[in-house]
Amino acid sequence: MTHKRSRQRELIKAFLMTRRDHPTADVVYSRVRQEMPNISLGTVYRNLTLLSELGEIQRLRLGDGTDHFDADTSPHNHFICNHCKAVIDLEMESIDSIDKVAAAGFQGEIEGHVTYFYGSCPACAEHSQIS
Amino acid sequence: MTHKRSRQRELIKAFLMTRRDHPTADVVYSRVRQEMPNISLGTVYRNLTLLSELGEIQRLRLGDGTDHFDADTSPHNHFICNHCKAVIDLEMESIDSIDKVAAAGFQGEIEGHVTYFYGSCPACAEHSQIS
DNA sequence: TTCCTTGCAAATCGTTTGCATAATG
DNA sequence: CATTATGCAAACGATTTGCAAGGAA
Repeated sequence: MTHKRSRQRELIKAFLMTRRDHPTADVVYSRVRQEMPNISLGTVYRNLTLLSELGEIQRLRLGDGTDHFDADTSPHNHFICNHCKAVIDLEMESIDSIDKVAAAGFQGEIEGHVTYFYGSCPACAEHSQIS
Repeated sequence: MTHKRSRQRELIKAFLMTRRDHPTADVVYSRVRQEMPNISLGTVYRNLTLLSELGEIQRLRLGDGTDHFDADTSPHNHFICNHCKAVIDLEMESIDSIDKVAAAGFQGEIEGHVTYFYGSCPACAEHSQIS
């Protein structure tokens, strides 16, 4: 389980840390490729998987078919725009208490939850204004 | 967008209504195939997609790589066992109020959310007892 | 007859993996 | 030197789709 550093892994993480929009592996690939043209998609996937296993980044399975990655590993919730599909960080009060609500009357053990909010992002909500 | 009835679609929905365990397309396929050996996987997928678009069934994207289907379209939450991967319906109080929590301070519009709870199901929790 | 639906197979898409080579400690 | 990481391409699993033939209205 020991690992050696590699320039590609460092580039991938560095790039991810500059982004707030939770890019997909493909986006990471095409961008990192600008600095290192020979990097392969497989390497990008391997490192994204490794980094998320190490807890250095977060893998988001939004259910839209492609995984998204987030270098912000602090606990926070996400919002997905129904129109433009943008993934946005939400700054909100903790809702971890829903675990207790779920646990009430349940025979097993609730250890956690995953929640995604949907709707119109600021930009798309603005455009659909009929004011 | 008008549609005609078909024996295969009816079989698929009927089967789904007998299940509480949120089967995958593959499970639906192998089971329905017992009654109609010539049915194809493509037809199963087409109908599952159509039925969920019509709102007659629910498609669950649990993020485990395969979609699950649920004939129970009433609002309810799901639990996924970290050990045996079973998908279980939760009977719990509504947590829809988390939408308001998310909306506070958010410039866009929150229209809804999707939540999945994780942990140990009753059976797996039992087995790991060290009592 | 019209046109929706099927079965079949090929095609997609995102992601993973085997292998020989290159880079790291 | 012992190993881990890489590039490349092939392999994968789930789902979709094109097409000619079958079935419902």
